[in-house]
Amino acid sequence: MDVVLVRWPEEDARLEELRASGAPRLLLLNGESAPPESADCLEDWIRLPADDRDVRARVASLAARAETEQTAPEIDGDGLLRYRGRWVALSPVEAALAATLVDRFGAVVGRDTLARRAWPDGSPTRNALDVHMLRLRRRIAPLGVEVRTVRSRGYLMQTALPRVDAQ
Amino acid sequence: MDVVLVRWPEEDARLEELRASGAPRLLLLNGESAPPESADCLEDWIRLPADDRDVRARVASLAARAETEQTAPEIDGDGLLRYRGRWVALSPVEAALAATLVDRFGAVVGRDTLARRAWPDGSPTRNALDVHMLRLRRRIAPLGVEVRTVRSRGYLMQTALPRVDAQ
DNA sequence: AAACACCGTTCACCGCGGCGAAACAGTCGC
DNA sequence: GCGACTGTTTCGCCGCGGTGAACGGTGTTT
Repeated sequence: MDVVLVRWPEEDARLEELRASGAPRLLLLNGESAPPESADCLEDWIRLPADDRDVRARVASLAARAETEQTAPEIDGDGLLRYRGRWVALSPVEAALAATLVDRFGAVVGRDTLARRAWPDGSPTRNALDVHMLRLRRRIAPLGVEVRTVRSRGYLMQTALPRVDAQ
Repeated sequence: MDVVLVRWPEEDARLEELRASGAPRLLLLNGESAPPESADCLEDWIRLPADDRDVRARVASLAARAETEQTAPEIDGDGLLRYRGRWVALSPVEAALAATLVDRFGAVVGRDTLARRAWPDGSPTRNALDVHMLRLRRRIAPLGVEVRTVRSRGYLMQTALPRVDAQ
């Protein structure tokens, strides 16, 4: 993922968005501004004027951290979905669905595949899958993970990104 | 945890030790040295000469990160649960339960496991565990440690964090 | 264009069971 | 005897899984 450069404190509003979306970001401090306080590993800052090498080094470091942290979520054996140091507990059915989606993180998984994994002995109603998807979506939203629908194809799990139109 | 200041590249050997031990560290770059490459969230660097505020800001940030790291509490032979310099006394049953949870800090421990450890000769009522959990929770809360329930799976001990889900 | 079938979202509801919490009682140690 | 520790009962909330239904968007058929 690309590292975003933010002038600070000028672009404070933009910084808030970036923090919320979890994008790695480098703050370019203007003049005498006090450095920001943040324990977020995906945020760094440097005071201008700065050596170009130093900026590149910090960008590279942030990118490397983002690389290791922004991979797929994990489901442990106890039905916990973990992502970026946080977790939520999933119910058994939700865990089965989430596990299937995590296995193919970023790719579409068909409804039949999901249904077979969640209900090996035949699924209940057609609607059951939808309802459980709804519940799963709501549960994992706070982690910054989302499930998108691909009409007539299935569902796809990805990291929640700021809305992009034309999808 | 204290942040260690390291002159770099002079104290290279010392840096290796610190990296291995996982201590948070701030590298003080001398003159024209190239910045080090590291994706470690507990390592940062600053080029000298630097503003004192900037050094303090980076130290504070590293300390905050180290603080948020999930370090397990310890339980000594006398039933004292120690965490970040503070402690509370636990009753024998609570100590047994806490020890089990501390062993697998951050992971789910099943009710049966807990019960076997607390009552090797067969547990009393099913409910006894719940009650002791309740008491344990209240006792360790002041330390910033919490026990979360994972429904139908067990309990999980972790550092008290801002809640992320709504169970 | 209107009618239609299909697909997906969301809500309300039910039965079940796990768990929380208070209140009470028995036991032990100082 | 007092307080801490432990165990039991009881009550009730709420999470979970499943179902039906209302609603809306989309593509197809007539």
